[in-house]
Amino acid sequence: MAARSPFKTAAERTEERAAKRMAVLTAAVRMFNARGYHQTSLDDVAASLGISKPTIYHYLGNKEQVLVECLTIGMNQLLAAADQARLTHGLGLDRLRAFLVDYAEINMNDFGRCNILTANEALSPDARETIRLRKRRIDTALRELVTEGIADGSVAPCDPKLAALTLASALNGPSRWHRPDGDLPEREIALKLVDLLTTGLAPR
Amino acid sequence: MAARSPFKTAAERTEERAAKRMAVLTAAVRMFNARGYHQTSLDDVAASLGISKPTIYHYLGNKEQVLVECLTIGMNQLLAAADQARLTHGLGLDRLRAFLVDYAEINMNDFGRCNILTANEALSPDARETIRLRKRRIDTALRELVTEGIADGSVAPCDPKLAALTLASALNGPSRWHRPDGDLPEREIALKLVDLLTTGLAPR
DNA sequence: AACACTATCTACTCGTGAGTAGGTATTGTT
DNA sequence: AACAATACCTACTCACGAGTAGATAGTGTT
Repeated sequence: MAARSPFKTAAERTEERAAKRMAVLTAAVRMFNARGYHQTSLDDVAASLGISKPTIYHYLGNKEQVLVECLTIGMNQLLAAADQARLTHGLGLDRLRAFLVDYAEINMNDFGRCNILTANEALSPDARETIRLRKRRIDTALRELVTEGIADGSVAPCDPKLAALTLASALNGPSRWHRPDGDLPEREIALKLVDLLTTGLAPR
Repeated sequence: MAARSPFKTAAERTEERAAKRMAVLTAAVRMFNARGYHQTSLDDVAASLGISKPTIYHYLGNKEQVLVECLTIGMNQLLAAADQARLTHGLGLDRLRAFLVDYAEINMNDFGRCNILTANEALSPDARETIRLRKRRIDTALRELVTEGIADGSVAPCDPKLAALTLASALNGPSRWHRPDGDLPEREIALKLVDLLTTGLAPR
């Protein structure tokens, strides 16, 4: 391989900056998930990266912004999954299931988990509202998928609001109990969960 | 009515003490649920009762103990519900459903909600372990009910562990979104939820 | 060579809130 | 009357952690 020059172009430098910022977010979200937002000081996060706290402030405004960024990354993944599900061909139930499986899977990754594990009381009213709006978009997408499924008869008639809330809650579970070193891959767990919710407890 | 003597018997005094202690717990759990454990100072709790912080320390050892007591009250309600469900006559599915409905309903009251809303990272390792053990007892009871249902054919064959976790997660949802002033009574919500989980999304 | 900008540090400030010391008033006990 | 216990207070201490001031070293720019 060619020896890399130590002199970076402007593009490389902004890219490197973005990478460092992202490294801070990743380190932070892992600690938030493992120990809780309030139990994690930015000194802790900095130490885990071998840097000092002010360096974090060089990349991110304050502790809350660190959290908000993490939450946003996770929510954007969910939003993208919803968009993709909408494009899926098939019956309403198929599209709904496609979204649910992705939803469960995302909730097992670092940024997805953070959205489940961190209660929004941790946030300032301002940030809380921003997050709330984005969560609402996800909920709306889910409700629409349920409604469409009912419309084409592939989903049993039910209250879409209650169904969406219940499905979401059920799929949030793994964020709490799943350990990534487990035997079953995330996607398998997600599929099993969605199967259970689709067919229900009673035998058919 | 007879004029009450201001002089209390020993029994009355210990009873009154217990009532005051309970009042502290109730005030605390409401604030914990509304604003989060870490966002609630014992000064706040004391102020809401018109007393001072040291008075709380007169009834309870420290802030963590306040929380642990609240959590325990909620978990004991769940344990009692499990015991009652076991005594119910009928098929496994009926007993399971009886428990699930109670479970959902308890999770909508103050002490039940606290168990869902307060992550256990807030606790010291010691307290965490105590709580964990009790939670495990609840989970075990739930799994057993599922297993019994599968055994008598009233519940579709599935992994009892995954099913128990998923059911619990789904029924934890209302702790987050239910507002007590809503139109639907708690029991109705609980029943609808359990119906949805019993029959599943797909039409029958 | 002079200047500016970026990345990083050490060493602070300062608010908050848990928990305590030590007091007072009231009631019960000997 | 003297003592003890209970319930409650005001006024602290003290640790922790978010956020900042200000220095330094390197790198790029004119």
